[in-house]
Amino acid sequence: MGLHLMSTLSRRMEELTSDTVRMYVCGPTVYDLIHIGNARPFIVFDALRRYLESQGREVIYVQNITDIEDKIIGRAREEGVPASEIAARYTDEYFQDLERLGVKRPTHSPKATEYVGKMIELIKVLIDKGHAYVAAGDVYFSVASFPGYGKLSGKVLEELEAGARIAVDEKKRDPLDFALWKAAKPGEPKWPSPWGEGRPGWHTECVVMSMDILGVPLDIHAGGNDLIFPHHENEIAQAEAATGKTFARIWLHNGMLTVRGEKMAKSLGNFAYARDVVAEYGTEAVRYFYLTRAYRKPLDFSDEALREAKKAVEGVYDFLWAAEALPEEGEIPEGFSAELAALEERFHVRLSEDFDTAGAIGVLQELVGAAHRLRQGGGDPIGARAAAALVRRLAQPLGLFQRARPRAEGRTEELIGLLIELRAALRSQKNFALADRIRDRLSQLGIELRDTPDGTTWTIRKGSG
RNA sequence: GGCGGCGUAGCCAAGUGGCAAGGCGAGGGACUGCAAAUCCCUUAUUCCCCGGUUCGAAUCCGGGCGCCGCCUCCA
Repeated sequence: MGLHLMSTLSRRMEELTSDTVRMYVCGPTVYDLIHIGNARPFIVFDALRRYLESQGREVIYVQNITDIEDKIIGRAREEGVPASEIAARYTDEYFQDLERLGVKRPTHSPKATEYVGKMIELIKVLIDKGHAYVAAGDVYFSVASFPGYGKLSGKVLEELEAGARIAVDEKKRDPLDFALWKAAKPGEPKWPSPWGEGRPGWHTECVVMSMDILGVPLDIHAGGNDLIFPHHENEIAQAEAATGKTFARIWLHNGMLTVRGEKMAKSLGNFAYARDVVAEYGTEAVRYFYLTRAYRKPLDFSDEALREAKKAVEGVYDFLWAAEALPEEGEIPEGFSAELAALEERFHVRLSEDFDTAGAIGVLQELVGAAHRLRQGGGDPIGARAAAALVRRLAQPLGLFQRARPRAEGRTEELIGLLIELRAALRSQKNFALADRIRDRLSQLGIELRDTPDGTTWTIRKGSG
């Protein structure tokens, strides 16, 4: 099935046709742990990547690590350690957080500091072509030299300048010009260059790394919608001014995570670290929370919303684990097979239209409901098992519903079985006081018993996984 | 001020021209020694407001109102 995505650049749906998808997602600046809002693009574009792979496409997924930047230098100063130490520490923490979030490692995670030489090459080209100029050790991109400037963000140069809140910098010819190379101030990390010692500007690294690893045009360039201007606008200007070719075909931008309607941001202090949220609610609740809202829309973070997501996830597991414990008996009614096929089709249709994960997850929930009704109507166990298998298969690219039922270790299972057996005997003798005591004590140990018409089953308490 | 987005049930949320998905919550019921869990059913005559186009609009067009993001580092 085809896939259409809403591109910020064209402001319309674009079909993604390539079998090999070259995809670039803006990564973190490693000066601190990522907050839960930062995790949104990582999760949704990871899901997109996996969905593309599930369609049999090859995805080359590149995500940069900005390991030289003002905030890193600032933090290093505060702690009195080299900037490289701060960057190394938070790069490591970032990879750990990706794992906690259930995000697959990018195919490539290039670091800015490893591309300084290639950035200098790009800057040289821009100077040669008249798109950049040197000013007292700095190099600036001349916005006026690139006619397409503003095409991504829909901004018009004159209006930007009229309302410019940008601090006037004497070195710039135009207040909108942005730094490609910054001269080093005393004590700052620095690299040699034809314009003196310094370091590259932030907007340059993504261009150089993406073009170096993926070539142009990229199939997909993605990131938060707060990067549309100026970051991505500036990337387009540099890349297209240098190469004369289209930089990226499809631009995807996720909406911001908000708290009581306001953007979550370190500077506002209204943030929670991603790892803390995962520790409290679990990886899947976090993924479910994100994937049940269209990636382009703003999404409000709250404990209530996360709790709700967690309950919804547990509900699906209740179904999966119960269905998978059923015997493989009977036949799937023809009508039910057709229903499953129709639901599968609807699931894919939802994803094919701008990767509507929320709609697709709604279909998964319908699948669960259909299986329940089948059982209720006296359908064979195999039907529910088929539905469960389908849920697992479809949810796999979303990174949801892949966990096996938690099992106790070693002899524990047999011992629990023994207690259940004893309790059943007590119940048949109407010794409910003792039977209830077994149930209560096991519950205290995190083992929940459920008396069903088919006998007693048990589970390790939810939420412990 | 410019550019962009959002407004659907108590809450969250999908749907973008043909009878309003789904989740959470709530109410009723089944099951049960009790409990918990689970399951079933119910829960928007209507999609912020006002006009228009259409046989038909939550969906398209025009005009309002409200909220948010970007325009400075930001996922």
